[in-house]
Amino acid sequence: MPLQVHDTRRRQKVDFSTMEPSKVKMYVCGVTVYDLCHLGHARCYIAFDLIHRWLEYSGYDVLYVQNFTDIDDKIIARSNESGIDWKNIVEDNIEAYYADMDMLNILRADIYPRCTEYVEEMVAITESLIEKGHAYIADDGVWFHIESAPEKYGLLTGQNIEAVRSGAGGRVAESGKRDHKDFALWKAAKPGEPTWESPWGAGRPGWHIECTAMSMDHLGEQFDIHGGGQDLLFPHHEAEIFQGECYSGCSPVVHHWLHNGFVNMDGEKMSKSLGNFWTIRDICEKVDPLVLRFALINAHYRSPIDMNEQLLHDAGRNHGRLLEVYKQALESMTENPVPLPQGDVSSPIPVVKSLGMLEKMAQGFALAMDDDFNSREAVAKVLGGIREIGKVFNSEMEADDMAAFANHAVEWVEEFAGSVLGLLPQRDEILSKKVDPRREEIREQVEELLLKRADARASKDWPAADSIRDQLNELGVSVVDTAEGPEWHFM
RNA sequence: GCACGGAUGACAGAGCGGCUAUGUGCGGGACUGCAGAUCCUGAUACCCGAGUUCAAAUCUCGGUCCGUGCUCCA
Repeated sequence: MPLQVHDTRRRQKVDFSTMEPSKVKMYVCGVTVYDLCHLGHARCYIAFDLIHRWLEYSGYDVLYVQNFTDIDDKIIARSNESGIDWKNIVEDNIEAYYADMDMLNILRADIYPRCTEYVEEMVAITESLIEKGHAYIADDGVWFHIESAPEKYGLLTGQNIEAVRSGAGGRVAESGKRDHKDFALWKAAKPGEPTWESPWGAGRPGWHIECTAMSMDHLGEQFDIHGGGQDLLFPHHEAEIFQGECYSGCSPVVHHWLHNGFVNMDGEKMSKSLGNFWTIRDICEKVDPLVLRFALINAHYRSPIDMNEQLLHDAGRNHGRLLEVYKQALESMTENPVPLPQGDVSSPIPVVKSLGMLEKMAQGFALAMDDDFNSREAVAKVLGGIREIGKVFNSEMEADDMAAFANHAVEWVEEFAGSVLGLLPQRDEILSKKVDPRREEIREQVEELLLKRADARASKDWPAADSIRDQLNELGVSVVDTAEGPEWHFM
């Protein structure tokens, strides 16, 4: 089964093909660096990280370009409000961006172009568009003229130009554009703004031309994947189609348009005015970043996702179970594993059956990911595999076989949950159970209480045992009795 | 108004012509002094109407309801 992806332009799943065999050229619209990243950004870049990882896993050599928009109205506004130089705002937020993405275990793109470094290219494209009659010069800049290529209108959103045309009248506000549908390629300088030189005087580029210039510079006039959030469909990506196709003469410039869905909060659209606006940092103070990642890939990338307590709770549990089994496997590994039998789901021997189940889950995982990156289904397969592995660990087995199985389990988990889904921390992080200073602080006290509780339990003095547990709870510690004795951790 | 996408069990959310999705929650059982964790196991479903088919949650047509976009936004 070949990889299928949903192409927004064709509005259906299509067989994925690349221009060059086994090479993928992918561009994803990056952030405007005027502030910290929020949950919506996390979702978008995790979605494309997963796509990136799966393509690499499938044997493609991926050239991944993701830009920074480092000049625009909001950055200028932020600078004016705060008195901080816009360049500092940009640098700070780019640094924060990398930190946040690293925290979420998002692999780096190959190139992070910043649009201010491509002004020359943007000017060249704009000049060419003017020559070709697709753009015109006005007092306040250069505008792309939509009516010069009406057949390209609504290619992504399906909006009909006739309808817009009829209702449009002559409303063009106080700008130099001839038609309200036209969009800016170049904005003439306004007082107090950073500017660049151009044949049309000082000014700065329009938003849409940036992505066209940067994607073409790095990926050529045609490339395989262009991604971004669904909110970029209109007008940004449609503008890119106008610019790119009219400039290059290629149609399509982008072979596959991929768009991720929104993040809602408790059923409502996330927005600053509703006060339900979360930055990645806010939420990672409450939950482990990998749990957030789990929650966000536990939905198909095109579906809207509703962020709420239960989603995070579910994610936390499942992620915890994954790590627990992974840890158990790591601890049981051996240097010299004995050979394991061939897996077979119909075998009556548990370990043989489980090995077969793992193979089956792996196949299901691949099918799911090949089906337009269905990470939800893929996660279900990983959880299924985890359950099989857990079963084997709980069964009676020869020590050698168990150790060899553990090696196999580690490999399986690292392959799917680790390298593809990006849900695992480093091995040593799991094994060395990071020494928590808080834990060390109260360790003696807790252990003393646990000893007392053990005595109470031995003499079946349940009220005393429970009152000690209450005391521990007051310290913020919860106790769980296991086969190996009581364990404690912070609540 | 125009455009796009949805409606699946208590909840979240896959499947998209025949085969247990999955997870949380809930019921029963094992293990536990209790609780928790873990394991086994059970119940509950495909918006409405018509059609196509041996067979439809899955395809077609018609309804109803919901979300999103048409202004900066991942």
